[in-house]
Amino acid sequence: MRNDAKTRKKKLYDALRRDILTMDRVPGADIDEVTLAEAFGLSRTPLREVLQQLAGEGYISNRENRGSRVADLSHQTLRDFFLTAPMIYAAVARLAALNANALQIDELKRTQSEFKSALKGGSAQDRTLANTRFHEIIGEMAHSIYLMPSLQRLLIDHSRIGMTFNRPRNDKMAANLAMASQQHDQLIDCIEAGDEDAAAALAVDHWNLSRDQIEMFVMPQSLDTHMGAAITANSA
Amino acid sequence: MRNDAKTRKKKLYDALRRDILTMDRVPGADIDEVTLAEAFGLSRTPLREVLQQLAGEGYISNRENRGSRVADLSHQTLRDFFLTAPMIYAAVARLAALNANALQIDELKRTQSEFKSALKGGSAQDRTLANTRFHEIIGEMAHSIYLMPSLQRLLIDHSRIGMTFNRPRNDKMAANLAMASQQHDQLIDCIEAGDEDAAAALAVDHWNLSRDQIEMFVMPQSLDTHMGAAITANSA
DNA sequence: TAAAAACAATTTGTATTCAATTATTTTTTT
DNA sequence: AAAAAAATAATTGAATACAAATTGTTTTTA
Repeated sequence: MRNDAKTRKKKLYDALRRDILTMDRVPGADIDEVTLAEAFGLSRTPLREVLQQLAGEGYISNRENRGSRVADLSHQTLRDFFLTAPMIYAAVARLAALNANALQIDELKRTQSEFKSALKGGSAQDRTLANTRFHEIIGEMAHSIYLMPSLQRLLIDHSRIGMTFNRPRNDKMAANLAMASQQHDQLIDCIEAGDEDAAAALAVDHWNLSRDQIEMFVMPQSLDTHMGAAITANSA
Repeated sequence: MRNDAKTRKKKLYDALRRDILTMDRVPGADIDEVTLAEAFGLSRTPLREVLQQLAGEGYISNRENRGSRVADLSHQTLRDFFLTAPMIYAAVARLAALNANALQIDELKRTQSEFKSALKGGSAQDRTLANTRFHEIIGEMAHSIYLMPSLQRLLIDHSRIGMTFNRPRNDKMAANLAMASQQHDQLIDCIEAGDEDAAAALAVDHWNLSRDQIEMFVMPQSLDTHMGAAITANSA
């Protein structure tokens, strides 16, 4: 296996991307050029190219004369996320049902089985990365250069938000993950059958489930209260 | 006025962006690093930064070891464009009506009056740039970091497609431009009033008009045939 | 002692140099 | 003369060197 500059560059890109998606690098964290350059055996020139690419894709933000930071996840960002996500996800699922080819469907199935494995024995990172890849493939199936940039940005933040609840805290959350996996299977069927309406509807269901999961994490007390139960032991 | 590297870099960015939007640089055209670097008094390092940024935004495409080209406008691209544009435009207009602030509305009005001036005495470039800026501001009003990348990509290609028909070829096309300007005015009113449904509906109308204009250019004969009239003198 | 200024160190941005890849021309061979 | 191969030129990518800006620390002064 070769280890030229091109390969090291790709490895840097993949590593940063992964670390950001899994919250190993948290929103707002500084990114040090010199340290990274040394760590990956690159000079600062190609390193900065990677940083600029990641900035263009929404993973990090580059400030004038003040280096790079992992992209923020502010309150406003979350609000935008909740407003935009269901719309884009539904549109992408619909287009995917229309345009998917056999190769892509195979890859989607492989990724879904990886997601299932991660649900059983994997880490929170594994789950999130497999889930993100699953939805990214659906984006590729949709085959729209116009929608893809929006989907990618949604997936970045969905992944980061998801990292905080993919390690289930109670029975309901664990059940939700199982349900999510089921919906993935159904979505695959719809796409394979070319049923655009069903795919779009499922995407909305899938979103609602994810939204519930997020809300359950953000406000566990109010949820428990609403359920009329005392705060359970494993929610502490 | 200062003329440091930072300024020259911004000028390069603006010039390339403008040239691409106005088709002064056509899809697929090569971009020569050395020539540009000399022309703008920059070394290749910051120049390449600009090229990478433009690539991230969809203006150009950077191929491995083979330089940059103005982003293509293929048949497939056009198909994607027609599928995606109405959805995004409607969503953006709706969000703009919900979120626009006074400063942005002022800027939108100023840009609209620039558009009107361009319709009277301006060049096709002026019209296209003012129109593109108009819709970009609506995107800023919508205030969604998730939708903006998609909108920007749509506007790039809408601008480039528009450049081919903003110099009206017949009476119908000229009338359409006047109608488009009217719709801009109405859209401003809706946004100012915070009427999201009306804004979304108008965005769809506006899209339909634009689509008709494009079709009129792409297939002038078939249109004339459909209208049951002989091909007019000024369509030759 | 606290604020301000000066200085030093670190970090970021740009230019130049060097290396590798791709494109073009010239030469050779069939 | 046409095709293949080799040599050369041009272009792109990476590393180093240099310049500018920011940040942190020390020193000075009120």
